Amino acid sequence: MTSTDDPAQSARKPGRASVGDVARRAGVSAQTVSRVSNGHAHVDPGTRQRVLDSMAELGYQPNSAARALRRGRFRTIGVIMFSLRTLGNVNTINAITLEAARADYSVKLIPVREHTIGQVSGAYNRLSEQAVDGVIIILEAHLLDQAELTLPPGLPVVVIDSDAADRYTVVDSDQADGARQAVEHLLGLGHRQVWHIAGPETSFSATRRLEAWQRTLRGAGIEPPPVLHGDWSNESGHSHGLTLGRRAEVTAIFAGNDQMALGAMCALHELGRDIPGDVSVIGFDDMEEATTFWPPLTTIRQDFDQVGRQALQTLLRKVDGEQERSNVVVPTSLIVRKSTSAPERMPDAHP
Amino acid sequence: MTSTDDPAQSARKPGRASVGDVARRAGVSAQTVSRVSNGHAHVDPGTRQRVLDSMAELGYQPNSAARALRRGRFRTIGVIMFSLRTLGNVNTINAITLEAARADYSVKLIPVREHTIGQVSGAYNRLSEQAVDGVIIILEAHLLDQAELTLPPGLPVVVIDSDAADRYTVVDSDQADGARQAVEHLLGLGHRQVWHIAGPETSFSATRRLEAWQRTLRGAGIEPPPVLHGDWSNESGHSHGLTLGRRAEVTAIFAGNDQMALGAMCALHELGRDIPGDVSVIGFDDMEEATTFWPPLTTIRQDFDQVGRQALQTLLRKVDGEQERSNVVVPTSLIVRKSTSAPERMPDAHP
DNA sequence: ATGAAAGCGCTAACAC
DNA sequence: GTGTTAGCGCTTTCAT
Repeated sequence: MTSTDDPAQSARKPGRASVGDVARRAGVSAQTVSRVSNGHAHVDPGTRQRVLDSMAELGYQPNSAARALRRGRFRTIGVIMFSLRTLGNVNTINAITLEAARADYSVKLIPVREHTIGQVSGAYNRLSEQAVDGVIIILEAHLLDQAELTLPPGLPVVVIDSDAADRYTVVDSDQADGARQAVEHLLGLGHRQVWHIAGPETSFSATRRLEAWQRTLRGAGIEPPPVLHGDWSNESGHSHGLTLGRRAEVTAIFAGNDQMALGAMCALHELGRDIPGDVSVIGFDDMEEATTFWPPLTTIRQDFDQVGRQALQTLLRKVDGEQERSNVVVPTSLIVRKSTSAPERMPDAHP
Repeated sequence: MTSTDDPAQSARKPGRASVGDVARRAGVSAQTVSRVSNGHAHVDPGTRQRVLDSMAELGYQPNSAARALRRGRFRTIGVIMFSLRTLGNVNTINAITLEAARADYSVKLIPVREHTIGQVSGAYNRLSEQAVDGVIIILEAHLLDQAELTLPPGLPVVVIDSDAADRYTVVDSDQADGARQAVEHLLGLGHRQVWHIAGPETSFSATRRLEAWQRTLRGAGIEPPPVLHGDWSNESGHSHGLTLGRRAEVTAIFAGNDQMALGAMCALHELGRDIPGDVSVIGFDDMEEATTFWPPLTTIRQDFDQVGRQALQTLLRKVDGEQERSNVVVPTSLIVRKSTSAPERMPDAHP
C-alpha cells in the first residue's frame, strides 16, 4: 500500500470522498467516520486516528447538502438588502457577517434591485429555496406589506430599518433620538431655525428623522420650515445646499446623512458661505470620512456594528426556538466637530 | 375531505411540506410533483394544475438541501473577502451579487478578519463545508500562498486584486495604467514632480500603482521622491498630507485612493495651501462622493461593476467546466475635476 | 466502542 | 403522461 494517489480515485471528482470512502480506507463503518467527523466521544483513540488519517489522505470534505438534509439546519442565514450602495447597509452587513462567522454561520446575500413588488417577491422566492435558517431584511423603504405575503412561512425573520415593529422583530438605531440631538445641538448653539435636507420620502429612517426634527423644533416653539427631500446622495445634498445657501436667513442645516451634508457643504463653499461662520451643518451616520471633510463634520453617530450584531443574535435566538419578540433599539450619539458653531450674526427671526 | 388544515400536518414544522405530501394531496406520484416543480414538459395540463394547487395549499417549498444533494450543485458561490471596509470591495461585491442573482445564483459572504494564516485557513475550511460551487477571493494583500495550501481541491476559483495571475484566474482593474494616467495628467499640466501617498505595502493594487507611478516618472526623466505609505484611510491621507503640505516644493500629490486624497486635501486646507493653485491632488477609485469633495476631486475611475460582473461570469464558466484560463483586465480612466491644475508658480526643480 | 439499518427530500433512469 | 425504483451523503436510532 503506497501513499501515492490512486489515479482512478482522485480522478473522479476531487474533494468528493464520502464517509463511505473514508470508512473503507480506515477499515471501519461509515458511522464511526461520522462520529469522528463530528467530534463525538466514545471513539477509540486508535480508531479515531486511523479515521483522521484516511480523511486527510482522501482530502475528505463533508458534504454540507447531505448534512443539512439530515439535520434540517443549514447554518446559514439570508440577508435581503436593497443594495450595498448606502453606507449604513454596508456597515451593518459587515457586522452581521462577522458576528455570523463567530457563531459559525455563514451569510447569504440576496439583493433586491428595485423596490417593486416583482423584484421583492422574486427575492423572497429565490430565498425560500436558498437553504437558510433565518432571514434578516434591510429594505429601508416601503413595500414590506406586499412582501410579507410571499414570505416563506416558518422562517424566523428580523427586520432592520422598518416601521413594522408591530409585525416583525425589529432592530434599529434610535433614529428619532439622533435627530432630536442634532436639532437641540443647533438650537443650543443659538440658532433660531434649523433647515432639514431629508432622505427620500419612502425611507423609514428618513421619515423618523424628519418627524423628530419637526417635533423637536415645535417643542422649542419653532414652526419648522418646509423639508427638502434628497435621495441620500451627495449630489442631492449639493443641489439642496445651493438652494438653502442662497437664502441669507439660513444659518443651520441638518442633513439626513453625511453624504448629503458633504454635498451641501460643497454647495456652500461654491457660494462663498463660510462654514460654520455663516452656516452650520450637521450630518447623520458618522461615516469614516466625516473627520476629514472640510470642515470636519459634526454629526450623529450610528453604531452599525451594534445593529448588525444585535440583529444576528436576535435572529439566532429565534432560530433556536425563542418565541418572545423583543425589539432592539441601539442608541445614537452626537459627535461634535468643526462644522457647527453659534451663528455669527443673527438673521431676522422669522424666515 | 375538507380543505381545512390538518393540524397534525401543519403543526409539524410549517413550510415543510414535501413532494410526497403534495403528491398525496394531488393524487399523483412524487415524480410528477417534481416534474411540475421543475417545469418539465410532458405533464398533462390538468394534472399540472392540480399539483400546483396542492403546492399552494400546502405552502410547499422545495428543500434545497435535498436538491443540492441530488444534483451536486448548490447554485451558490462563495466570496471570501477581507472586509467590507474598503469602497472598492463593496462595489465589487455589490456587482457580483447582482450578477449572480441574474444567473440565479446566490452569494455567500465569508469574511476574513485579519490577514493571519489562522484566519485565512479558517475561512477556507469553513468555506469548504459551506456548499458552494465556486469561490471568488478578494484578499487585497499578501497571504494567498499559505492559503492556497488549504484550498479545497476541485473548487473553481477566481481571484480579484492579486499578483497570482500565474496560478489563478485573475480579474482586476488596470491599476498600473490608471496610475500612469494620473501621473501623466499631472506632468502634462506642467508639474515637475509628483509625490505619492500609497496604500499599504502589502496591498497588491497599492504596489502596482506605486510601481507604475515610479515607472512613469522615470520614463519622463524624473527620479521619484520617497513614497509615503498610508493604510487607505482618510486619516492616513491627512497625516501624510500634513507632511507634504509643509514642503513648499510639493505641487502635485497622487493619492492611492480617494479617501486618502480627501484626507490630504483636508490637511492642505488646514495649512492654508490652495488647491489646486498651490497643490494639485489626484485620487484613485472615483468614489461617489468625489464629485462634492472640496474642491471636486480629479481621480482615476475604476469600473467596479465590470470587475464584479466579469469575475462572476468567469467563475460560472469554470463551474460549467471551462478549462482555459483567461485573465481579465478592466480599463481605468481619468476623470478630470477641479483638484488639479497647472502649478501657479514653479518651485525649484529638484526637491 | 462499534456496526447495521433506515431515511431525510429530491430527481434521473427506466418502466409502462 | 405518469409511476416505480433507487440512491445522492450523511446521521439518528437501535443493536451488539
